[in-house]
Parts: sequence; C-alpha cells; structure tokens
Amino acid sequence: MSRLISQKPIGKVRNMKKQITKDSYHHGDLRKTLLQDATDIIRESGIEGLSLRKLADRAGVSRAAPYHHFKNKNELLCAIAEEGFRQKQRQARKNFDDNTRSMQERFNSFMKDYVNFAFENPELYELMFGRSIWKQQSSTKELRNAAYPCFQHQMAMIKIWQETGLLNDNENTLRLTQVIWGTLHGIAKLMIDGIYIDPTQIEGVCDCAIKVFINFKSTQE
Amino acid sequence: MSRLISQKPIGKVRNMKKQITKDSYHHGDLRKTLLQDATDIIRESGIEGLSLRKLADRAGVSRAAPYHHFKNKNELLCAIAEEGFRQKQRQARKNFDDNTRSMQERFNSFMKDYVNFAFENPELYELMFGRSIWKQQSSTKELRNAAYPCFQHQMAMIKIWQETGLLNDNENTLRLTQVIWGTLHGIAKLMIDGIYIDPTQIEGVCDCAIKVFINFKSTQE
DNA sequence: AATCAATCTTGACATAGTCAAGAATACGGT
DNA sequence: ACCGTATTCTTGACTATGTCAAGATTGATT
Repeated sequence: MSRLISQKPIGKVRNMKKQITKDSYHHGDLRKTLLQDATDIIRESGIEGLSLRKLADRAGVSRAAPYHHFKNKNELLCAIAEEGFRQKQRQARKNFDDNTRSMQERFNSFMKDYVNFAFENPELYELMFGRSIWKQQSSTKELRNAAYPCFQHQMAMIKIWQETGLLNDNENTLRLTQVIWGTLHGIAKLMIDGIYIDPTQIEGVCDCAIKVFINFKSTQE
Repeated sequence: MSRLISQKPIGKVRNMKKQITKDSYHHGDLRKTLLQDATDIIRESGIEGLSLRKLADRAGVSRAAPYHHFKNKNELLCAIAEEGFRQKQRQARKNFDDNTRSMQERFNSFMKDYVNFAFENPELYELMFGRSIWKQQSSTKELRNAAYPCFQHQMAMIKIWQETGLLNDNENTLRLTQVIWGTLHGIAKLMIDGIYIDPTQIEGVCDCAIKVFINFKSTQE
C-alpha cells in the first residue's frame, strides 16, 4: 500500500523532498542515507549544525528511525569520523607509494597533504579529532580500528624515512612520530579554529615545519 | 525582608546549599560567583557538564538570573577562557623572567610548562582552545585581548632565544613561533583527548620536541 | 519618600536526544 | 498462498537545555 493513501494524518505527509527516492514504509537503505546526509550537513554547517531530528527529517523518516541504525548520536558521529580516517589513510598511502618521487618529495607532500586535508575538510577534521567522540568511553571500537592504523602507517613511513637518512635515525621512532603528528595536528587545529594561524599563512608555516624536521639531524644528547 | 518568609511557593525554597552565602533577593556578586562556580564545574565535569540552569541552581538563583551578567552562555565561556589565558601567561612570564637560569633551561621549562598546564587543566585547556568559543564570530573582544598577548609574548621570547643562539636565527620568527605553538598545542590536544599520545608518554614526547627545536640550526635553503 | 536603574523571578517557547509501545512490512518456511 | 517472526519505522512522551519577555524586588539617588 502506498504511503500516500495510508491512514496518516494529512498535512504531515512527510517531507517534501524525498518522495523521489522513497514512498514506502521501509526506506531501503536508511543507514547509508543517514551517513551520507549527515556528512553533508557537517560539511556545510559543522557538527553543531547536525541534529538527529533534522537528519531524520531530511531522510524523510520519523525522528526515532535513526535509532534503529545507530545506537545514539555518538555512534553516528563515530561512523562518520571512521570514514574520515579511512579517507585520510588512502591519501597518505597513495602519496607514499608513489615510487616516481624522492623520499624528500614524499615527505613534503605528506606534511602538506595533512594540513590540506584539514583545510579542505575542516568540519570533518574537527569531528575526527574532536573531543566529542574521543572523550572517555565514547569512541567505538570501529572508530579506533580505523584511527589506529593511520598512526601505525605514519610510524612505518617515518621509520623508513629515518632509515634512508631523511629523518634523524637516532631518535626513537614512536616519539618522533608523536611529535610530528602533534605538530601537524596543532597547526591544523590552530588554523581551523582561527587561533594564531591564519589560513593564508599555512604554506609558510608548513614549510617551516618541514625544515625543522628535515634539519633535525645531529642528536646531541 | 528575609527570603525565607517571602511569598515564595513552599517547596521550591531554593537550593539547599547556598543559604549560607545568601538570603536576600539580590545576590551580592552573582557575576563573580557564576564565574567561580562555572570554572569549578568545568574542571570537574568538563564543558559539556556545564549548563546555565545547573549553574544558576548552584548559585541559588533562578535560571534567568545569569543572563543579567552574561549575554549568553558563550560569553560566560569566553570569560572563563579569558582568565585561563591570563593565568597561562603569568606562568610563562614568571618562567622566562627567572634570570637565575640559563636560556636553555628556560626554554625547556617553557615547553614542559605548556604541556603540563594542559595536563593539569585539561578541561580548561579544551575550553581555551576549543572551537566552541573560537568558531566564527563567537569569541568576544575581551577573549581576543587576553589570548593574543599570549602569542605575542611567546614570539618575543622566541626572538630572544633566536638572538642568543639557542634557536635558529635564520628562520622567520613568526613562522617559528607558529610552528612551536602548533607543536605544543598538538601534543597537548592529542594527549588530553587520548589520541595517539598517552599521558604517561608526555615526558618523552616533550623531550623529543625540545630536541627537535634545539637541534634545528643550520638552515639549508 | 519618590523614582529610576539594576537585579532577580516566573512563565513560556523551541530545540534536542532518547525511549517505550505499537504499526507496517519483508521474509523464510510450510 | 499463508503465517509467524524479525526488521524497520512511527507516534507519544519525557527530560534537559538555552533563551526571552514581562513583571517583581531592591538599592541608590535625588
């Protein structure tokens, strides 16, 4: 039976947009739709612009429907961030695996790509590294399973850069990885939030950071 | 007339805690009380644990009372962060002005103090550098007037460290300041949020960061 | 004492997250 | 084709919260 002739109270006939994709009681693939719509909303209006109710509305379902696909809002956010980490890692891997370029070039790109990712996806980046999904006990196992390999991969790259002499080989790889990630993360955050680093300055700041790590060679204990 | 014999509906006699400090219609110094209580709540329960209603309750006033002292929640948060920046700068200044120690020692302390501040005041730090108060148009002029000098001061210190040969003098001071702040900020954030850096590792990470900047000397363009 | 501005209160509204109970539908087995 | 069950979705309700408007209370100033 079509939705439009069901016994629903007239006037609440659903959301105008949507009758294209859906007309039946069951949505089809609500989970995917929610993820997609949520990602769009976040990109446009930020995390605080996303509410499950508006999201449900946009998908043409009732407010409680999303709860059959995500335990709560937090899990939805985790799932979105999860995809962000995967996307980020694809980018990093693609860059590092390009054998046509020197290690130095790849290191430069790695650094710039990181900051550029944050610049181009500020809201997603804020979500991925924001406290909302990481604060105690709120990150899902899936999220951690997507975020941790990112770090592992970076550590693997840095180890190779150390071994090939591009980066200081005397320094503990884990520590160096943490400092480099910290530097990139800090620069990205400051820029995104508009504190102390203006977007127009990224290029220069990034270059400076690259120089710092490349020239960090002699380890005088 | 005492509050307790006023015509208020019995049973809503206010919040139990508080009759010590207040009994009259007017609070006395509500603004200060709100700031203090809010700071405490944030320290204990984080920013998301703070609601204006609970805050009003705790101060023994009605929910709308705070609005006569702060335009809205955002302005309250900005005021708290503002004090955080002042506190932070007092710390930095005190460290740098200690002439009994070498520049190297002061630089080390500067770095460690930064991260320690974040470690000891995680919630305040999150507020100070969180997007909630910095996202477009939400930072107050007062907040900016407290946060900007912090950066200026750090830049002044770095300039001196460059001139005395502790840090690379060939590098643009602004850029170097941005990179160092970025590094500290990133490390602090990652640690606080529990991503990639465990609190037990701070010491080592911090040492590594210090080494990186101290050994960054020869600027090979 | 009268008046004004500051301060505080109640009532109300809108948004939001979430859950319980029940309705509609799909689906696999007979 | 039929039926029971699992899945998916809906309505109604509850709680928490930020915020405002209108009015009450009070201290201060004339």
